[in-house]
Amino acid sequence: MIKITLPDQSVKEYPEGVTGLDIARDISEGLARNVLSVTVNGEVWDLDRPIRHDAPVKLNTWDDNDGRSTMWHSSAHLMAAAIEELYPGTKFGIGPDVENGFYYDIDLGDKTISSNDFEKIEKKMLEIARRKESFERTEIPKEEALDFYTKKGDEYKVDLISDLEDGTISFYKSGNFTDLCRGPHLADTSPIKAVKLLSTAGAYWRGDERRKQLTRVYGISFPKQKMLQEYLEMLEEAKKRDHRKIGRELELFAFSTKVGQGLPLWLPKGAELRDNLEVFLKKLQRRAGYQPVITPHIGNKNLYVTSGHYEKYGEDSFQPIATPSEGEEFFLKPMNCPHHCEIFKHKQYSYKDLPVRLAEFGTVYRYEQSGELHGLTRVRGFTQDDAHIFCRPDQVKDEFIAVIDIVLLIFKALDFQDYSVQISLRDPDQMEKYIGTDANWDKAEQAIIEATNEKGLKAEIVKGEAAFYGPKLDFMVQDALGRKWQLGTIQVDYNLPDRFELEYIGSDNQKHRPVMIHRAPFGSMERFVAVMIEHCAGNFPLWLTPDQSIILPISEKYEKYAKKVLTLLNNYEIRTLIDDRNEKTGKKIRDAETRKIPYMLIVGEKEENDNTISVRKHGSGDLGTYTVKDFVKMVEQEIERLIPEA
RNA sequence: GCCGAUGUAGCUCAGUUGGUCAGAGCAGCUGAUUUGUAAUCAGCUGGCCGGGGGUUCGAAUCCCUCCAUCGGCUCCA
Repeated sequence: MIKITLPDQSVKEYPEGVTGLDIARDISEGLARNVLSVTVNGEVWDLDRPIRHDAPVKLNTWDDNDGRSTMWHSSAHLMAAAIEELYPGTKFGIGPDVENGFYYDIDLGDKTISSNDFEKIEKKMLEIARRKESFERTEIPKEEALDFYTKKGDEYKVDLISDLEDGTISFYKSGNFTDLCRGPHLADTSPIKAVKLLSTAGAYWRGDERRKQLTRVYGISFPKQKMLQEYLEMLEEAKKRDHRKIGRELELFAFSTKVGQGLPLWLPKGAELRDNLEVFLKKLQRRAGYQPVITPHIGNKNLYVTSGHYEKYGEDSFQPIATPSEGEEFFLKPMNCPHHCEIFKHKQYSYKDLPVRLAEFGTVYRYEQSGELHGLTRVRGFTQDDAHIFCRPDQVKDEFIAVIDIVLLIFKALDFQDYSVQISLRDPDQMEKYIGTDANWDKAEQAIIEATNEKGLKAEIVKGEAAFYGPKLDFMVQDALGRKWQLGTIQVDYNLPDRFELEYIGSDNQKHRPVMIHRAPFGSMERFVAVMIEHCAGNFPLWLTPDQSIILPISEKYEKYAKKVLTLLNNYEIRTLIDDRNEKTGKKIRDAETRKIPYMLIVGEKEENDNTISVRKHGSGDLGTYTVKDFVKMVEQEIERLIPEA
């Protein structure tokens, strides 16, 4: 007998060789029907795999991440089986489960698959699923597996197997489809009740753009048809939050093909919004001892040769601008740090002067690949809320922590709760990508890890995501469709100070090298605004929103009073509009609601006589009658809740 | 940059197999109406159907090409 510990810590005894499915059956018939896979000792297993030793065991259903993963992974196989039946001769790459569904990378030879073919494939998948094909695991020696796929002419599988360790390799067979696979899988295909193929895409084999591009087919599956419906509805809802759509509707920003792709135009409302963010951060920074600086939009090529950006990104920049007579080359500034280094060098600093914190809303230009451009989140010209802190080595940690505090304060002021923190370190396998010495990198990485721990931030460590000159602490958020974007970033850099030969005079009267912290709490104004739009669906926090209230006179007769109210509110610095169109009140309200203006102030005969306003709140309706003063007080309190320091 | 899809008025979309197919709603403009918590009525103005080339008696519709957008891949200082 072996001891099985269930998640509720209860311990049950079973004969050695008991399976996940046996345990599920023992607990309840319902569970046995719904269980998808089993986690044994933290590892996800097939339901029919015998358990031979005492172990903690968790039975995974649709409600568990591991259960869904199993379902989706098996669905990828199911899709491959369907494609193999419909498109004989297709070669298969990899087909994993992902966060929302699964995909399979396939090589169709000279055929193509597009969304027109999805229905046919979905049908075939369901047809196979209904046959209740079991997923059978077999293990065969590596040589035999290589032989099998070499004969089949499937170079991708041969490639994959060649990279595996010697020994036995596992395969899963369901119906006529056999696939190289580590597993685990569903017991059979029957739990897959609803499938939907979502999109196709080109994907380079093994993620390497020098290799062949395969066709990637994305899909998702569910144990119930209704869940699929709900998922599709959720996707529709998410699309309504798309910042490109809301940006157009609320007249925040636009693009013009005549200006150029990836070059955003901030419309008046968007500019107001962005300016409010900038003013807010400037205020915080002044308090935190930052000094504003301003630098030009271009810089001599040599500046970037010194920094290393030229070697690293010269090819990915806009072509240099040459002066007509001297032939000197200038780059559109892709980064602010070299300019700020030159500002630091402009004067001799004592150790007592440090840290020096130079801040600039610096607009930079990068030649992003055309296929990468995406609304405001990925553009070719954008403004960083950049600053560079030049400090002594003993100040790095405190400075770093102070920057984290600024980032967290901003997130709080914006009611931003869903973010994750990532420590981006070097890729130990690709050290040639980075400049500087190991010793400096170690110091920098250590500083970030320590500061992050000290702040109690739960950060994920990701190797290979560092900048070429130093490691980073990145604040990541997801957009409406779950795509991850980097917003705020804080970077420790021992390398650029070396390259620019930055110095300060220490208490020993000797020259010393400062450490640089690069930081941008918003990251880029463009991307930050984009993500913020998607998070709040265009319903911005009151302190930030371009128009805070709109006065709606019932008719022309009350326009004079409306203007009086407008003047009063302007005096209180409440950004207010007036809708004096010849429209009925219902129409004005409808339009103001659509424009997501937080407060509608209705004025008519009653209000004029009582010297009041009738207040309606966006999204919630009539709040009743207020004096202007009380309304102002309410607005101020609402703002105070988010930014008490303002 | 690569793969695939899409591209009709400012916006959202109709336009069947190429033959009055250049349309609708919203927005905009005019006028009437003087309006009380999510759409007052009427009239009017908007388009070289993304650009260019081709096939055809005839192209929004078919083909080629370029551009842009969307979904991915790769990249992201």
